[in-house]
Amino acid sequence: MTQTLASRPAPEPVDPLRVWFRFVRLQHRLSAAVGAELRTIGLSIPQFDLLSTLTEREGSTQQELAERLYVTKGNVSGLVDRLVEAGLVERRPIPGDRRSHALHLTERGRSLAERGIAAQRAYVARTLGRLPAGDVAELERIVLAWREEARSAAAEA
Amino acid sequence: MTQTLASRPAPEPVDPLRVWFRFVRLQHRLSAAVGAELRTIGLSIPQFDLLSTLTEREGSTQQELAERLYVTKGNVSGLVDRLVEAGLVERRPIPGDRRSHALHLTERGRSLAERGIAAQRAYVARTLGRLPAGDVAELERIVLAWREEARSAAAEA
DNA sequence: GCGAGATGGTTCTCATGTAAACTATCTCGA
DNA sequence: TCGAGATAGTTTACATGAGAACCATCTCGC
Repeated sequence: MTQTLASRPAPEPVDPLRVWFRFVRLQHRLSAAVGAELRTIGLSIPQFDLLSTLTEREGSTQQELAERLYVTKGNVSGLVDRLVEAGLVERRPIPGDRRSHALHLTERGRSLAERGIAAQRAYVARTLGRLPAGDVAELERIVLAWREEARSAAAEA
Repeated sequence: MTQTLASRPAPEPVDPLRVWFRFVRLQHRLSAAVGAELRTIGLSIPQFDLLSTLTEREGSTQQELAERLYVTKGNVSGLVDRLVEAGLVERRPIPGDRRSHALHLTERGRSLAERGIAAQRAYVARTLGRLPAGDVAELERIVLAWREEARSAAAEA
């Protein structure tokens, strides 16, 4: 700090930790809001995440879904159990590999997933989507930069 | 879209939904990293959140903590049970109100909380803190703007 | 073609989260 | 002062998450 003139209005100092807290709380709030939307169609967030991933990757195995969703395969196991129970997903045998199953959406599963995707898209559109396009692009850029720093930090350790 | 000249390189269109996904995944990744740091001192994220809140609000009731942490009071009940069990927190009676307790950190609880705060601050400093200060300020600005849109959306509904 | 290690799933235990029912206590107006 | 409603906490039921132990099956080098 070589600033010696105290006469101009002090710019608010930026504390990364404070920004981190805001970031986390916002994510918490937004997830709760999206979760509330999804609940109206009978889905939880993890269930919806799994179904919507399946719409783009029909026939995935549980292991693939676990990697995609960043959760353990044990977790996916129970999640799929409940979705099968609810009639939204099917486990189909894979010829030539008796260890794994191909997961497929049922008619109802696909329909619910699509309604969920629409609800999610609508929520994002009427919150983030109302910011100036430049801000959204800027947010993406900063998020990607932050991610890179996180990767570097993880690599160092 | 009144743009008629197709000759210049198309700017990457910004899809708010894609930015939302990046945002959520980044938060997931960062929380996992902070959680790993905290685990080395024997705390989970929720435990740490509760302890660090207590360092600033010694004597809070469980209800107050629940509001502050955005979780249910039932959840805080079990969390405090485990922290008391671990010798990090005490429930003290409040004269004049036999329904509630004032929560206080024990010596060990305060010490652990402070180590956790330092670890968290260090992690944020070596990821977000390495971005240009302008980016951090910009991120905060956009996060606050997004939060306002989320509030408006919630109010409309 | 066999056996060691890799891979896919399930299951266990435990922590955390919600929602809702329940108990104890407090507050306040008639 | 009494009793209805508010408030603080606990408890129960259940979903979700991690991590680790465990089985079945598959792959690959020899």
